[in-house]
Amino acid sequence: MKRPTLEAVAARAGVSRATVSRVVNGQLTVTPQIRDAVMRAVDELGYVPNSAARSLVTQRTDSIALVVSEPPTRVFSEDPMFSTVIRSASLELEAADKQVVLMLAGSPTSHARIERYIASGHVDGVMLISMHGADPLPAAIARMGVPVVSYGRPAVPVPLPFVDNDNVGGAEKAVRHLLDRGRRRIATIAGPQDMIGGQDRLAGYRNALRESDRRSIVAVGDFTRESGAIAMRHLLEDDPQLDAVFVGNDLMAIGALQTLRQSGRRVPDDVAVVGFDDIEAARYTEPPLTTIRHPIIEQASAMVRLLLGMFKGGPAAPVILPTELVIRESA
Amino acid sequence: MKRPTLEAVAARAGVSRATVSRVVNGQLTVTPQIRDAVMRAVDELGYVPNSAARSLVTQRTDSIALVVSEPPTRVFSEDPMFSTVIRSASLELEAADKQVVLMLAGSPTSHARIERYIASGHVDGVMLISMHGADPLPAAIARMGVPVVSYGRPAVPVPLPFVDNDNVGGAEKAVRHLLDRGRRRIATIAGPQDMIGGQDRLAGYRNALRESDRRSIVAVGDFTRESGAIAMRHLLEDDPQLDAVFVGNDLMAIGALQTLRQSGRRVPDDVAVVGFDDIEAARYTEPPLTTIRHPIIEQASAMVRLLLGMFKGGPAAPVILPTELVIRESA
DNA sequence: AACCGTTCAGAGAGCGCTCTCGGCGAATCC
DNA sequence: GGATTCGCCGAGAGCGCTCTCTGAACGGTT
Repeated sequence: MKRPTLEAVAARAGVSRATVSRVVNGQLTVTPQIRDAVMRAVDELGYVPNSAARSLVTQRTDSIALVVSEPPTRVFSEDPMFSTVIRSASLELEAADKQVVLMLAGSPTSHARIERYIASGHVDGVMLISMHGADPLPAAIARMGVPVVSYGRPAVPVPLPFVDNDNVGGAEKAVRHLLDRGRRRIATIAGPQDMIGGQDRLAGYRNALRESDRRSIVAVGDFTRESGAIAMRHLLEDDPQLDAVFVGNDLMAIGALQTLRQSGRRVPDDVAVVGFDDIEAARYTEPPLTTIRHPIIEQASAMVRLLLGMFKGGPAAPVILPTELVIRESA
Repeated sequence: MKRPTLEAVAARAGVSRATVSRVVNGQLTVTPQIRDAVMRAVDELGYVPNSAARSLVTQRTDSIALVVSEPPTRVFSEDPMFSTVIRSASLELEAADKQVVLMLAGSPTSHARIERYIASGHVDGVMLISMHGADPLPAAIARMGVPVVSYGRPAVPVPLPFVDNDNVGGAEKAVRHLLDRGRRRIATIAGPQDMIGGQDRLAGYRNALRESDRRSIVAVGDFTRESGAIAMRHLLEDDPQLDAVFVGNDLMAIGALQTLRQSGRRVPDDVAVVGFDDIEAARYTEPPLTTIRHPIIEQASAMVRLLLGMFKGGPAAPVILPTELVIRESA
C-alpha cells in the first residue's frame, strides 16, 4: 500500500519515466495518444508527485515563509490585523500556486530555528511581518540570498524591499482634520517608539502641529487598549483643558474613550478623538470612532506581488500605500 | 556561491559523508575527536542540511498542515479565536520541532489543491479546523493514510479523532445560571445550524430548559455581531416580555446588547444576557458580558499532543474539555 | 601466537524525480 | 532518391541525503 511512483505509472502506461514526467508537468512535446494513456495511468493509480524528490532536483519548493515577529507586548495576536494580513497574503499566494508556511518568531530560541529552516531550502522566499524595531531577523535572512520582503518599513535601515502604508501622512491627515474642526489643544497618544508605526504616526502628528504653531501634548502607550486608557488619564492630568486627541491606533483609542467617559467628558463635544487603523470594533464604539483607514488587504497583496516579481528578476522598490480619513462621530 | 553539501563538509573535515551525517544527526558512535573536526567544518562552511534530500530518504518532513476551513460567512478571520488557535498550536508544535504549514480552505478550488498537497507528502500530519458542517475535507484526508486530528467535533460522523470543548454542557451551565437568577422567559440566539458549535449550544439550551419546563424561544444568527443584533430584534418582537437571552457566541451577544440598548431595555435589570466564548471584547461591553469560557489555548495544545501521540502509535481517542461560567454584570 | 568480539569509519546503493542528450522514424528539401 | 531536418521518446546521470553493510583496527581471551 505504498504511494505509486513515476516508475509505476510509466510501467502501467508502457512508456518511460521521462515521458510520464513530461505529461505530469504539462509539456507539449508528447503525442496526444501517449499523453492520454499516461493520464489514464495516473488516474488509475492515484499518482501524486513526491514533492521532496521534485524539489531536490528543481531547487524550488513553491512555498513561501510568512514570518511573524511578535512585538514585546503580546497583543499582536489579539489584533485583528494579524489574521487579516495572513489571510489575504495566503489567498494571493494560493492564486499563484504557492504554499504558505507560517512561522512565529516569538520566543528567543525561535530565531535560530527560523534561520535554519530558511537556510535548509524549505522555502523560495520570505515575507516578514515585524513591527518590532530592533529585530535582527530581517538582516539575517537577507544575508542568505533568499528573496525577502517586509510588511511595514523595517525600523533599522536595512536594504530590504517593503510595502507600507503612509503612516506619517495618515497621522497628518488626522491632526489636520482636528484642526479644521477648530480644535485648539490637540494631544496624542503615541504607540511604542520601538515600533515603526509608533514612530511614524507620532512624527505625522508633530508635522501637522508644527505647521499650525500649536504645542504638542504627548503620552505614550503600547498599542493595547489598556495602555490607551492609562495614557488618556495622564493626558487629562497634564492638561485638563485639552479638546482633542489623536490616538496612534484604534485599540488604544477605545481605551481612551473609556477613560474620557469615566472622567465625565463628552465625545466629541468636549474632547474629539481620532484613531488609526479602522479596525472593525471602531464602528461599534460609543460614539463610533473617527479613524484613519489603511488598506491592509491591499498592502498584503502588494507584498505578495512584490515578492513574486522578485522571483522573476523584477525590481524591488518599496511600495507605499495611501491612507484615508474615515469620519464617524468621535471627531 | 552555492550552499555547501555534506560532501563538501566531509572533504574539509577529511572524513566520509556517512560520518558527517552521523555527527549532524547526533549519533554517539563517533569518536569525540572526529566529531569535533566535523563540527568545526560545519561551522566554517555554514552547512545546513538540505531538507528536500533528507526527507526524500527519511520519508518525514517534520511539518504539519494546519488546514482552516472557513465557514460560509466570512467572519471567521475577524474572530479572535482564529489567531489564538493558530498561535497556540504553532507554539506547541514549535516546541516539538515541527513546522506549521498554514492552509486556508476557503475557495471551492482549494479542496483539490489541499488534497494534492497533502498527498504529495509535504506534511507528516494534518490538523483540521473546520467549524463547517458538510465539509468533505476531513473524510478525504483521512482516506489518504495521513494522521489527522480535528479541532472541534466533525459535524458529519466521520471516524476522526478530535478535541472539542463541552458546548452542550457550557450552554446548559449558562441557562441554568439564568434560571438560578430567577429568570422566567429565557430566549436564545443560536449559531448557524450547519456548524457543530451552533448545533450543540442550542441543544444545551434546550436540555436545560426542558428540565425546568420553560418554553424555548429561539432565533438563529450566523455568529456575526450584526446577525446578533437582528436576531435580538426578532426575539423582542416575538416576545416583548422576555427577561433573559442566552447567545451562542460573544460576537452575537455584543450585537444583541446593542439592540437591547436601542430598544430601551436595561441590562441586566430588564433582560439578562449570557454569551459564549469569553473573547476579549466581552470584558469591555456595556455592561461587561457574562459568558462561558472555554480554554481555546488548551484545546489547541491538546490537539497538537493528540496528533503527536498518534505518530508514536498512541491512542486516538477524542478529548472533551470543560467550560467555565464567567460571571460579569450582564447576567 | 592465534582467535574472537567489539567499536567505529567508509563504501555504495537508493530515495523519486527532472533534464540533457542521443537515437530513431517521419517529414522535408534539393 | 539520398541528405537533412525535425519531432518525439528513452536512457541515464545526478540532485543531497540516509542507512545498511563491510571491513579495519584494537583489546582481550585461550
